[in-house]
Amino acid sequence: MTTRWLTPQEQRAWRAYLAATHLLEDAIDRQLQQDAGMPHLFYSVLANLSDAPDRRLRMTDLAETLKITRSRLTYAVTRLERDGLVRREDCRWDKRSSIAVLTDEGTAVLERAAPGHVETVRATLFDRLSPEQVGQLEEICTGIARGLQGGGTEPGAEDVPWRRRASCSSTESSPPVQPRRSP
Amino acid sequence: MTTRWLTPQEQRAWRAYLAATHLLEDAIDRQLQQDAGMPHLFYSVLANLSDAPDRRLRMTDLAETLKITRSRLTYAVTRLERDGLVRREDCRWDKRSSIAVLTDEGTAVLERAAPGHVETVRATLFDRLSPEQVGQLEEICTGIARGLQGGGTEPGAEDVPWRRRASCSSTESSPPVQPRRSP
DNA sequence: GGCTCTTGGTTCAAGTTTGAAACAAACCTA
DNA sequence: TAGGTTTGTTTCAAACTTGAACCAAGAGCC
Repeated sequence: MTTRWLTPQEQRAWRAYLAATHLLEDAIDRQLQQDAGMPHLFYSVLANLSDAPDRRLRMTDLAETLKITRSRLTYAVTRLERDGLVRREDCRWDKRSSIAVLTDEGTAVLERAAPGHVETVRATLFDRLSPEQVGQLEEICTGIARGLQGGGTEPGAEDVPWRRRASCSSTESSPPVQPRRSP
Repeated sequence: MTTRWLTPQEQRAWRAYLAATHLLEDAIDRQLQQDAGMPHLFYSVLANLSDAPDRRLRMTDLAETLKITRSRLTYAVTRLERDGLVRREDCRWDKRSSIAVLTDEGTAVLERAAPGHVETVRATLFDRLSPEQVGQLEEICTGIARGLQGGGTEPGAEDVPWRRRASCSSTESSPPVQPRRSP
């Protein structure tokens, strides 16, 4: 079957997408690194925990909502634990699982870092989008994510290399960006 | 000044954005790694070179269009050079510069990898977007990128941590995704 | 020419990510 | 309930990224 190459407009969109995501990711990482001494992913770990009931989450669930590999999360949590921002606890029901818990210090650090982070997200992204564009972005991204989620519904796509073979947890959760109920 | 927190809709959009970009990047990296034995960035280096006049580009210019640091590019080109896909040449006019040149083997590898890559980009992104959404995506991303480009035009933003202090080359170029004139 | 500043590129160490094991606990199922 | 599979997590080495430091060459100035 002959390749369906990208149309000129698709190419433009794709290039713009690559540039924008690169720049945005860089900007956010840089800001957080400077102001909070941690990369974006680590901040996201804290933020997600802060939003979870009782500030605790099973490692796998956390990895799932963050869309990262378990191994990557292990690394992040290990580092955050060393810094005292997160603590690991054993799960009572399932002895295989371990639970990451946000410590008080972690909460404090998060709340100190959140304003700068949110400000950056605003300045780099939302301040440049019209309200309609925010809606468009949400819809576009939701669609993409749904397509790449474990449980794709389209026919005949069992083992293509771009689909994660990880288990798909059916429960949808909502990762936060800012601390739960900031003061 | 009190923080302007994200509105519920902005939060939804931001979460969707993070999920989508993570999943998409993962999917593309995985496909390219499996089928071409290289991460996305390396492929992009080849693709950009293939589209440049005479298949050669100054390191700095390449880094600029790819939106990556010079050091990161150095690493990538070193690896690609070891594999024989790219060659370095000295610049005749400016003895500081070095030029990355796509070799014949590099061209061959790129042309072999391109169909699968484009197919993945289609399957994961464009097949899920309506024509209007492609336009919207382009516009949104172009805006974001423009804002983060070195030469921002807004007032009073000289040294915020999220702005790159790298020099901004004024000449705009257009990075390709697929090889120049694929066979 | 000599000085200083900027630009182009690499190097290096420390940090992060990847993917393939390894392990242990839970879950079948015959 | 023994054996086999699945699930939750970590470990490890290799690959990649980051940012600061370095070096060399161009540019501007006296």
